[in-house]
Amino acid sequence: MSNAAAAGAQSTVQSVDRAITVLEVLADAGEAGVTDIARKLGVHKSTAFRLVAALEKRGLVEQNSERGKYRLGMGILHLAGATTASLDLVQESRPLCRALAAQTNETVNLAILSDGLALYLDQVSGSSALQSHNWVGQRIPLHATSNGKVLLSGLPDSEVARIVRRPLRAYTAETITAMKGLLAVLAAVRAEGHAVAVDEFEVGLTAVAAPVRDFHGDVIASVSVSGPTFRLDSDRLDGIVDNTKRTAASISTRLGWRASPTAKSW
Amino acid sequence: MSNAAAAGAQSTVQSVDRAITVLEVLADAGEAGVTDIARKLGVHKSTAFRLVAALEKRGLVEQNSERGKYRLGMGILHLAGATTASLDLVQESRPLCRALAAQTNETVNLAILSDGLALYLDQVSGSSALQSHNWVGQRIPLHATSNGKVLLSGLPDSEVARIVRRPLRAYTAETITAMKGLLAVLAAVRAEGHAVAVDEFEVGLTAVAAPVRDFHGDVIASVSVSGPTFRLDSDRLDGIVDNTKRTAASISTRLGWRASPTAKSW
DNA sequence: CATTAGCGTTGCGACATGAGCAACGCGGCC
DNA sequence: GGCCGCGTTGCTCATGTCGCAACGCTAATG
Repeated sequence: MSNAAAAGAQSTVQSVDRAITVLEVLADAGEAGVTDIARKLGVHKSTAFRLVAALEKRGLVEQNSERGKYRLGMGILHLAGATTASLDLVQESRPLCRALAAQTNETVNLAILSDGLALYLDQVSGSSALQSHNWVGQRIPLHATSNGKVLLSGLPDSEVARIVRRPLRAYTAETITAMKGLLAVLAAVRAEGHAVAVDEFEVGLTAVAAPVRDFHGDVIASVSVSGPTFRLDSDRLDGIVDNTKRTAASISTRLGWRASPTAKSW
Repeated sequence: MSNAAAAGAQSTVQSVDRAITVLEVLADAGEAGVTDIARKLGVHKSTAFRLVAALEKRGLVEQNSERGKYRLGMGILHLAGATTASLDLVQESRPLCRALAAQTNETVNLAILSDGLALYLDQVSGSSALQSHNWVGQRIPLHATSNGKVLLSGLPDSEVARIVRRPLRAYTAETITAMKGLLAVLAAVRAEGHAVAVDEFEVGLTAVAAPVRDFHGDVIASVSVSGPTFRLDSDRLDGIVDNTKRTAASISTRLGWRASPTAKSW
């Protein structure tokens, strides 16, 4: 039929494929009605409804009121928790991140590169233990964050130019918006072994990040410490940079970097 | 068959339902092979394979090696990011807090930990005319309030000792001022699942609080019911404790917390 | 070193299953 | 009141999906 929407690959199980599309539509739109979803899927209203109903029954989507729009549900969070729990990276780094958070009293994040954005995998809060917002699962731009710059620093310039989403949006007056400037900063990050972002993504937010490397030496993740700019003044910053770099190096070691390649293989 | 009440069991898209089961199996086991999954689903090996393949194509599951076991993938985290963006703590808890306020006719507060203090995020007043002042945005000590004790109960003792602001100031004659005593009370809070504070912060003010947990099971917030001590006598207190715990559990569920497998008492 | 056993993977035919249609109840909006 | 759009639900047909059996492969076993 008109299944040519996703040109190329043939779907293995049509219903499942469509159901996943429903989830992605909801992730993108925040919330949507059955009719909207059906339109975006290119299927009949009732088909979309049954898909949504199946997802809702298992808690992957929820509807706002008795008869209302749908949105992603808590079941997704169950799965997300299990996902990070099964990732070696998160498991190995968590105790070290916790220690870093305790030492600095600030929030520690672990991020990886994903589809031209930084994806936060884990977060440990500092003394202000429970932040109002949890970034895990969130994806943020690469050019405006310390984590993003570290992740980019592991790639050659040509690759950087390829994957960074353009134009480089200015989130604040401090945001780097020129590709040339970004590449210059990345060179510095490679040389220094860490990145800093002050008020670049959000005014009043400062972050420091350092690279996590796998046994090949490739940058696979980034560890950051972030907090209010007024609290991370230049006096503290040096110490935090050192701490962050040390933590990132320790995680890298755990992952087999510059160590015995005995990594727990499958 | 036309009965809508019992229709919950049916009206599902079989493939989607099975695919979700696959995800849950993987969430539970961490990783599993096609044969394992097929056994747990009670379907044929090839069926399980196709479901997994469909999920893999969209990034919801990944396989370890070229020919190996499967695990949950990064796609789940993308979805989770969108979920948390639309799942705001205050917004999710508000209707439940309102219901709690209506049932108890007392003031309901929602608080989180912030820099060694309890920060009030939301407040719903009971219908009682005697409205205490608005606490939203206020930050109050952890050791002298029911909310504070609940928030602390989610942390290990070492962490508690680290973040609580000392000395433990005595606001009233009932205030806990010894760290040892505080830790003992927190142990009780963890066991009971709720905290009570009578005249500890202010003479004549009684409050009951219960923990709100995220999908990891971590305590991220606290819900409290508070009012004049004379109105919250021991007769009413038990019922209010139950109500508060129930509300906190409901909010937790909305945030993706899976209720403990042990049977509930009520 | 040959053999076995178990894994993930694939072509195929039969049939259960999910798609589309049309109609219903309901709410908001001319 | 009448209209339009929403989410929801029987019904029927053919379509997409399942179970079977067989394959290539790896790794333990004799």
